[in-house]
Amino acid sequence: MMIRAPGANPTGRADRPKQVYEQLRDLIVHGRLAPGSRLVETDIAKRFVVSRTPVRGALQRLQQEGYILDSPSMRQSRPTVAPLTLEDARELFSIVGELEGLAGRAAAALPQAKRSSLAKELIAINQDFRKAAAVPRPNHNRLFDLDERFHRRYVEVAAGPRLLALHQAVKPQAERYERLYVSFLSNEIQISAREHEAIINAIEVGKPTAAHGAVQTNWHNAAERLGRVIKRAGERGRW
Amino acid sequence: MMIRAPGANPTGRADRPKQVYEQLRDLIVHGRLAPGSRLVETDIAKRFVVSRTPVRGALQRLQQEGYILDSPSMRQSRPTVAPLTLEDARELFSIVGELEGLAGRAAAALPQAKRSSLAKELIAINQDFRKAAAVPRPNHNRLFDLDERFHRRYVEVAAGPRLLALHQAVKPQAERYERLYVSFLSNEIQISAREHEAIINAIEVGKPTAAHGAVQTNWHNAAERLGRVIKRAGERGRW
DNA sequence: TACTCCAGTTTTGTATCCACTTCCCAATGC
DNA sequence: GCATTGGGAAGTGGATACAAAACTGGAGTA
Repeated sequence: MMIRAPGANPTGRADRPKQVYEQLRDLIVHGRLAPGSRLVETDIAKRFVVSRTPVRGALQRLQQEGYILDSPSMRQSRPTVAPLTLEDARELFSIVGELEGLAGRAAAALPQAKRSSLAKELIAINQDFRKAAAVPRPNHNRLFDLDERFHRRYVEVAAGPRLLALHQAVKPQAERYERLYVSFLSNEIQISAREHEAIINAIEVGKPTAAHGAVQTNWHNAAERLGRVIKRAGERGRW
Repeated sequence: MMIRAPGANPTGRADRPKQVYEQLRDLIVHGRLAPGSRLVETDIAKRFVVSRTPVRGALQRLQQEGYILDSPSMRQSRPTVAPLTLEDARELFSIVGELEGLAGRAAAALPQAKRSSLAKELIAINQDFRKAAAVPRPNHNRLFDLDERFHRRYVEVAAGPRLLALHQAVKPQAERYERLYVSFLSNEIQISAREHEAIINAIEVGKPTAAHGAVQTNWHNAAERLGRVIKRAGERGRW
């Protein structure tokens, strides 16, 4: 009897919209697709060697998540890469702070055993984070990655399916700003690490409200710090 | 000079995916498409007299927003209408509470003039709400509509584009539960109206934190009240 | 010179076709 | 009698063909 793996497509022909989506998203996040760029279905299709059908799906998703937008002014209703502005960053960070705050609150309301194992994990990540920031020329990718892992961890553990999905859709958009941020502010990372400790502590001792507040504070301050960078560097369409 | 309305399509040939999306969403929200129902592209296409292409777009959007989900056991990956559960309601309400809380906070941070005109509007809506609930056999649709308008108003005024978009995507899902709720709990509407007053007051006097808290309280309590209804009525796949 | 109008080209939106997967059911063999 | 398997049916995902709309540039005119 021949077994045809039921749903497991090792890498063969997984759903292409998702692949296109992920690659486009990475291009946007890493700035290789500059803000304001127009996205043309046929070009993308050619580039990824697929037809327009899966591209359309990917674009729709990107648009719904806010990476691209149908230009606001009356003219040119073609999809363009969303711009990077201070105002947008503020709003985005406050939303992420609120969503993760919700997860932080839930994490602090978990049974004691789970809380303490989670806290242990978070401490380990945060220490790596601290160490990575302490070396002479910090690796920005690594710093970003550790910060991201820190936040993701407690969300994964504590959030329900809806919050998780929302977080996964919204949070990566902050990456566009965070990458900018981390490359300019690696000296302020220590402050961020201290804020992380406040989060860990609130979770560990089981204070939901404090955890919520600590998460929000972290994101609020991040927005402030980022604001200084943007002011200094100017809001640029491309970097 | 002849002006050819640039993007404004009065009603002519609006995008069909959106129409299909809205109609399907209404069917789901009003329970005419029972939770668990399988949605078949070809059937829908026939029903709305369009081809499968726009239907596909609509389904994709519905799935992304959480109205439908791919059935878990690698069946034919056919999308089904999301079920209604108490746990889901709790999570959903807490998310909406958090998002609207953010908007409430922003509303309370507006300049005084805007705050007071907003407060005036909200008071008017809330009084209609109260009155509509006070009559012998309240009109459920009207009650729902007024509550919805109340919340939407301060979000529209105070939220930025991102928060607004998120709210519009998430909030309507609560409608599935709220319609159930309002038809069973019209006698508790007065309590809800009082909670609304706390929100209005916090916005009027400009206390962002209090506004945030008042909004969250309203949603938290709504989830509690809804929980009692569901417990009493049983979690039903269809109603 | 600036503005309008028009035609060509680009790009999106819709319909249809094809391939592949999954599902259901019935016939068959143990 | 029951499990297995094979074949058709149903359905989705991808590609392509076609139509409609929008942007482009340029030519003509006030």
